[in-house]
Amino acid sequence: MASSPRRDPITVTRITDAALEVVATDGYDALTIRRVAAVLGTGPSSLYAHIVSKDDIDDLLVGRLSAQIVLPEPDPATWRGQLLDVFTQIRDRYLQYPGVSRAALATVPTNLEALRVREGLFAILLAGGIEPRTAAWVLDAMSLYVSAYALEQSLVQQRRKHPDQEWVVSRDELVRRLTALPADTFPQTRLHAAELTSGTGPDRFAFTLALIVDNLCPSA
Amino acid sequence: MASSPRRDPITVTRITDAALEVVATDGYDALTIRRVAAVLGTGPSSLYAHIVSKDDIDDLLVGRLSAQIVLPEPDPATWRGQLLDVFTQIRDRYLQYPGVSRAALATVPTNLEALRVREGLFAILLAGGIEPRTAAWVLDAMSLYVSAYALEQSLVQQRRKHPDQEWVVSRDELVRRLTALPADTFPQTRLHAAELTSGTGPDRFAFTLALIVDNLCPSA
DNA sequence: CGTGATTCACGAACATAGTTCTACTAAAGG
DNA sequence: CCTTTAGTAGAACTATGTTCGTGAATCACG
Repeated sequence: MASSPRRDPITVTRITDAALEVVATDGYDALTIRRVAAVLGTGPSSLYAHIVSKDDIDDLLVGRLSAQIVLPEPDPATWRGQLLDVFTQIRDRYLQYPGVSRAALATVPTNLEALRVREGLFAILLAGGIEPRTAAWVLDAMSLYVSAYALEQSLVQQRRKHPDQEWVVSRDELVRRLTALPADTFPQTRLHAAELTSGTGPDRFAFTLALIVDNLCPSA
Repeated sequence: MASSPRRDPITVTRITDAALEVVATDGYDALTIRRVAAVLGTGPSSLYAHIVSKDDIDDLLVGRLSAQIVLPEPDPATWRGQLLDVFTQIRDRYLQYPGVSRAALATVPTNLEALRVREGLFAILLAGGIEPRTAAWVLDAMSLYVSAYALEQSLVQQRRKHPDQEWVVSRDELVRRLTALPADTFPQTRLHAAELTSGTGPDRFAFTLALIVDNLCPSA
């Protein structure tokens, strides 16, 4: 209400805040220029003095989220746990802002904050005695998986909110559908339908990351 | 089956053909209802007698691509190689149609052909002596990674075609940028810039899949 | 204190997207 | 031959990213 000269100047920070608010509330799909502008109480064209295109917002979101990640001091004794912890932080940020991992998948990590996280993860792997080239490749692989995982999870969550279809299938229903498949072409699926649908999201997340990390043996 | 009831009746098959043609030519981003309709020589509304929404096209694409995957007879002796081979097929299909892996990430695998591929992969893992629950989880993890990998690769390729930005950075340029980072906050990145940018796409792909597969030990 | 220049906000408008409405046309059925 | 029905297609509606032109508020400088 401060009827100051320039009431509330639009800044990149405020745009990022508004964008995050939109994503947190209605998901990444609802992130439109007009929506962000509406949160800021203005029109769509007002943003283009601060961003060059909508893709810039992706960078802003990735930067903001990356800035929230706390990196531990690399410890050769507990490096596997440290790795899992940081990636879990990233996952939780992604899940908190449904669909935002698409922004992470869409932009090259040119953002400084994103590079900071990468440096931190890289340092943990190196402290664990992993060879630099292996560490680099593993890093990309795990980052890719975490983004894809978060994306898939957010899509599942999104379907829960769209009750027009019966996509909100329970696990029992899913098992029933799998066992209803033709027996001649889907023998294993029918037989192990329970296992195929088992496990919660976090369970599978931890499982996969452990699967990768446990295969890394310090070569030093 | 009348030979020529209507001149060129629009069918789901023809829609799928046209959609694949568009994606192969100009990528998944260029896949619009109007574009597909134009390929079929008609207007956008004509498609809606055969599809309920644009999302249906995703299912059609995934189905068609899945149908092209050839599944081997599960062999307990070479199951790791078989697994790698099938996933390589999937990757190549994804890369052939840039960005189409987004369709795979966006839709629940309710498609029958996609389920066929899943059954085949699952059978390979079971033949390898992997426990059903582990096999199911690994399957999802690897599928997720392959989709994300293909998506990232297609985005990189896409940037090569947009020469308005200098995104077409060579590896040397990339190394130079990484070593230009502040030394105090990015010591490891600067030191191992070469390793961070090393490896071609296929190299990293094979590396990651091997990383996962090699950690699986038959428990039988 | 005044004045010019510059920055920046904002409404309107343009192009393109998915989707719907409605009229039309051509093949079946009696 | 007429009726019915299903598929086709053009126009239009809404929503999106983006651009243009206008006007106002701020700062530099006399």
